[in-house]
Amino acid sequence: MNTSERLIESTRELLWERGYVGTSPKAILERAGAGQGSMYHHFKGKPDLALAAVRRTAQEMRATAEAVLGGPGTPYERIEAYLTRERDVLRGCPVGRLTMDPEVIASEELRAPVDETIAAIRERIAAIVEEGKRQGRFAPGLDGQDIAAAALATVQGGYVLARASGSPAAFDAGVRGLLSLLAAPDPGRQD
Amino acid sequence: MNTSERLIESTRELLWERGYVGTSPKAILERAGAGQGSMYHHFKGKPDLALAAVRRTAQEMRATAEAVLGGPGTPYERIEAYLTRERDVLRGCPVGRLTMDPEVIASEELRAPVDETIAAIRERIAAIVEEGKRQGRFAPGLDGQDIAAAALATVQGGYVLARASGSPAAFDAGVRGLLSLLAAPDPGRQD
DNA sequence: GTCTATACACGGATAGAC
DNA sequence: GTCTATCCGTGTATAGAC
Repeated sequence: MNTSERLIESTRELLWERGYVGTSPKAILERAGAGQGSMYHHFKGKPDLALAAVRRTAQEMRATAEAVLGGPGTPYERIEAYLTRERDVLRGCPVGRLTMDPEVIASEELRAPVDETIAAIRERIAAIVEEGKRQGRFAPGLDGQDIAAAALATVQGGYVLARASGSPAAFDAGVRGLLSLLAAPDPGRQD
Repeated sequence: MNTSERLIESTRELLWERGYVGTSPKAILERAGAGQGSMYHHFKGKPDLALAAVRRTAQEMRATAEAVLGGPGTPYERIEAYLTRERDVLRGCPVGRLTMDPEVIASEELRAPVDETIAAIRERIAAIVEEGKRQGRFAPGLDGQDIAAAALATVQGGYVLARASGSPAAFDAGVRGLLSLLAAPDPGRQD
């Protein structure tokens, strides 16, 4: 791996662990085993390097999600596969994490890949829900966009619960909760 | 408001906006209109001041949640009231936000109030779901803890979706999605 | 391309005057 | 209690040698 690549990969790791504000060029260079000069030769500065890292992370996450959501199975099974796919829960989401960073949110360029990735996955899930409705597998009253937002939020919020408690259990519980509602052969509520 | 109070309040605001890593003593002092000496007189340092701020924010959030969840209405209505209570969505959750901070997670003391608050609200919602089951208003197959985790995750993840897109709409969509599943007079899924 | 040297502001904290 | 002065390391960037 060349120096430029190593810089991007180190930045991705640090952004995931510590966010944009908490990531210094110095830490990146140490992790990449490079000197100051290399970084400023390949990139204009920290924001430029972070942009490259964020774009790659976003792209990768999109591909991962698409691989699962575009896989085999009924609509329910594909959503289930997305929610239960293997995750390093306590590390959190490398894309979602960035939304808590004020400097990322303040930068149109940095926020764009984050927004696009989340929007794309949401659209994908929404389409699957609509497909399930057409097949009579989901109640016609469900709104694809709303269910997709709830599913994505369950994942993103699951990370919060898990990290707060120091255990992945709460993430799993949230996913089970949502799936039990989505799968319910009986109504959730009866009045 | 005395200096100590102003320091705590300024810290709370900054922790909410920028997180622990992104909050400097200097910024706190400027916002509080105090000098260096005041801060180190009342508090041992940044971690100590942050602890006071986090504890207060956590306590306040717990009280707010309890006020809504302990209010009048059916179990469904109380959960709905919690999910739809007025929020400054784009600012995110002042408690949940802290879980993305590596230094908060690394500190047993700082993480404790965050964990306890989230756990308490989750227990509260879980109890309400169980109450609803006993009343025959929720399907007996639902698990209170799981539904509670899903509800909390929907809120916490809703902030992520909203901040990513720069609009509160996605938060509202997620809440609608979850409530539609919880309320479903028809099953969500029919196979 | 990569390194070292240098720069200067900021982060976090202490000392001591008032 | 609060202020100013001072300290040292780090964050971010530039300059210029190799």
